[in-house]
Amino acid sequence: MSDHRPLPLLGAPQTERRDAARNREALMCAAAALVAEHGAAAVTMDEVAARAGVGKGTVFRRFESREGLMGALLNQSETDWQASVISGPPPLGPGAPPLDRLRAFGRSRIEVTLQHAELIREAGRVGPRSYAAYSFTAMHVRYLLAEIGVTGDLPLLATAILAPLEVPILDQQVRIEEFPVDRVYEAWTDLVGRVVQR
Amino acid sequence: MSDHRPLPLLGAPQTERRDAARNREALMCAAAALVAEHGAAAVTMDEVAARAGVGKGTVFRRFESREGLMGALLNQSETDWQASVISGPPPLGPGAPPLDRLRAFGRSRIEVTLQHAELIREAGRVGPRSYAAYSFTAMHVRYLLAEIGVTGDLPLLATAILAPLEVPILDQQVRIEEFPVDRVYEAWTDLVGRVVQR
DNA sequence: CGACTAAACGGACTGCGGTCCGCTTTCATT
DNA sequence: AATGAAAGCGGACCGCAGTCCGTTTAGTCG
Repeated sequence: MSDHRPLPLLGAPQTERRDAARNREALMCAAAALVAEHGAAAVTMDEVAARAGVGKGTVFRRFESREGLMGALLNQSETDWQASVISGPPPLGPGAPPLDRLRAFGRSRIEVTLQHAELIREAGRVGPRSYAAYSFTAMHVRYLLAEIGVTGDLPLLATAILAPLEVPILDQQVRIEEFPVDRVYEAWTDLVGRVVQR
Repeated sequence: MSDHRPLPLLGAPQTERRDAARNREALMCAAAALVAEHGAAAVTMDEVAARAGVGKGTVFRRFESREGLMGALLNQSETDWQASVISGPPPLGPGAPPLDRLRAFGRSRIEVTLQHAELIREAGRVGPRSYAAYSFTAMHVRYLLAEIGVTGDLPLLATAILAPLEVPILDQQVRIEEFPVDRVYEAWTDLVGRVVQR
């Protein structure tokens, strides 16, 4: 009756077998290298598997899908960025007045999104990753709006402020219509100003 | 030296051969039926071809790609909608004050987007179709903002107002977070109010 | 009406994402 | 060190989007 499963302990990261960890590492490296060489869109799962020296099935067990793999790649930089928002130097990090932080957030987000645009597109709307990223930015903006003293439907207002920073829209404006990034940022700042009523 | 090409005449729709026209028709019907039956995501190009009684190559010659086919399907309803914006009854059509028209536009766009969400997603960012749709709405909103007397970077302001009406965002809010459509619409109206400073 | 050509056709073929299942490795236990 | 079983592995296999090219057909001109 009494089963002796190790009782996961929550802090211990779910003990991954040694070979599994090694392969995950190798796969991430191989994928990153291939993305750097040929662009994310041109990377195939077979290539990644071959380059990492593992079978194709292994890639899919580790990362679920092509989108999952791209998402994992993306997460590396995304996590760093989140850290600099949470605890980096102001005005992006804490310490500056909330409206300044919000402006810095927008600027930084535009740059980071454009820089990883291809990867983000390839990662698609893969469940957990994208949702985590979404909910982090949404929460942060909501918090800043509250700090500023904005009243109204904050969750939806935050979404409205974030929407023009999504890849398809930024791509359209910057890469297709060739608006300068500075102008896009100015316009976003203007939008924020109107929303917070200043 | 003098070649007697018929000089396309621009009004005559590029004379499509009779059989080609017949097949295009059959393919659109077949595709629409399959979408209605199994949902857009589940429709395969082979099925469409078989149902229309033509070869697969024909489907791709007519519609370029899967996304192109979905885009063509979408265009049918999109065109009707555009007509009702341009020349339908107020407040969506002309005749009402511009701010009322803008509000009606938002409401209508939310509904139409949610209704065709699957098709829109399947149609992806297929060049001409999506771009045409995008530029129609952008132009219309820009026009209404100007009528209202809004000052600022109108092209980008228009984009900012349209961004929260895109499928991924609406989907997230309505289908995942389960906000009622009315609340989403209220929040969008509030956003518009802040942008036009009222 | 017959001949000619450009357009259209169709289905075999390719490449990729994703699955499946029999075999191998790790590691806890004794 | 031996052993047992769960976790991991790999590559053959499948379905689908998209291409290619030899064959057929619509429309035109003498």
